Amino acid sequence: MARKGTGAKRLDEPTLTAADWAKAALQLIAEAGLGALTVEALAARLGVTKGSFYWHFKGRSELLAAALGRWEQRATTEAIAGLSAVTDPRQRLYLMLDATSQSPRSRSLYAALAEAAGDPIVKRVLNRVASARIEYLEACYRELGLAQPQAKAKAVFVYAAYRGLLQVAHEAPAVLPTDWSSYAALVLEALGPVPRAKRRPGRQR
Amino acid sequence: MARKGTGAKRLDEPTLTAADWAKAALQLIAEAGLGALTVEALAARLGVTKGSFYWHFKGRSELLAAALGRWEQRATTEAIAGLSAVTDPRQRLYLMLDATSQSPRSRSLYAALAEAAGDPIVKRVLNRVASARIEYLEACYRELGLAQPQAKAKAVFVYAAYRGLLQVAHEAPAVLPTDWSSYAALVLEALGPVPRAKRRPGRQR
DNA sequence: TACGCTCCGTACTCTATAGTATGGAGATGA
DNA sequence: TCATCTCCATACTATAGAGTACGGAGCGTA
Repeated sequence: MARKGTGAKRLDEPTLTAADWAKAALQLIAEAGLGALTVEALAARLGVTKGSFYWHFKGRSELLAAALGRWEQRATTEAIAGLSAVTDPRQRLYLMLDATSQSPRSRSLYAALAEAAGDPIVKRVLNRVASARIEYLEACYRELGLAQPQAKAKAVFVYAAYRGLLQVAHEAPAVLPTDWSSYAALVLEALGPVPRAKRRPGRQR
Repeated sequence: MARKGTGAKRLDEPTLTAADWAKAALQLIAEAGLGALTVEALAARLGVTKGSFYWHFKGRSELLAAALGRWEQRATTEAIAGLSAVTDPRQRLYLMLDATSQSPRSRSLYAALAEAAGDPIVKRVLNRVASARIEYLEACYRELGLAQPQAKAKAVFVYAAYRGLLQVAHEAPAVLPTDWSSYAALVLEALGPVPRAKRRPGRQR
């Protein structure tokens, strides 16, 4: 209730933008799930009312599309760019798995969106994100000399293992507290870029 | 609209039971997701009205709990019993992964429930199911001589890979049509019960 | 045949939420 | 100063869905 009292407008905070609503929407989804994304709840969180919302957006769908557009950017382009700085594919994989281990105290956005995969808007975004990530993994394996079918199969496997761990951590965290380092070692051994033989000894970073 | 016309009762169909409602609920969830499980929709599907529902159940939550209880039975006890008939762990793993490949034309119940993991009732059931399955896998690996930490880590890995593939098949089926047999071979090689050395040559069924 | 029990239809209430209509306060430029 | 634009509050409507109240039709039983 920041500026509820029909007065004192623009004295404490600047006026909101559509981007502000989209950011807040992502935050709300991550914390409480897509089901909690209601116009009034979001407005209350921003200290305004619905009247503001419907000035910036035509409806809830438009807000969701805008918010997911922001997330998609972060989840694909930027994430892949960040990973590309790491040259060793093993190191990249370890980073992906490690990102899973440190469970964010607030529920992760990915998990929240996976729950809402029934929503057509969400489904399209998830499809694009998964495709981009798998294609990136496939390209990494091909760079290391694997043939196309093996590279693709391995990319799918890696992503499925990553995705599944994320899912298990979300829907049954109680079964996870195993020895994490030994788990990571196991995954690396199974999914390392070169399964057997001719691993170049040098340049292993 | 079987018996809508205020008459002709019990001429075409017997009266409904709570089990009938639970079965129909699972079917509806599998087809359209938990969000589609509304009392009126379910009643319409059974050819009756809400009046019938609230005679059998105190509310929607009670129905959901009953339906999930049925599913949990099928998903753990019966499924594990069916798998225990197969002696070779490799064969068992292949069966699990194969079950993923044949995508049911209708959306799978597991996928539908995973979407609704935010629901507290659903969450408890999913947790128990995942725990039971992972513990079963762990026991299998231990029977094959793996030590406890390795067996547990491998069990989690197997289940995560299985679960992730199921999830990817659901949220991004477009990226999957890779060579399935080579994929299965890759998974078996990575997750086979005995990674290196001393694999007993005989009794491989 | 009359009574009661089981199962269900009809018709309500209540709440949550999306969306609309309208005006008003502050800022801005002429 | 005044007109206008931007951003938002207030107050509505509309709809979906959960849950309730009550009656009624069949079926059994005495």
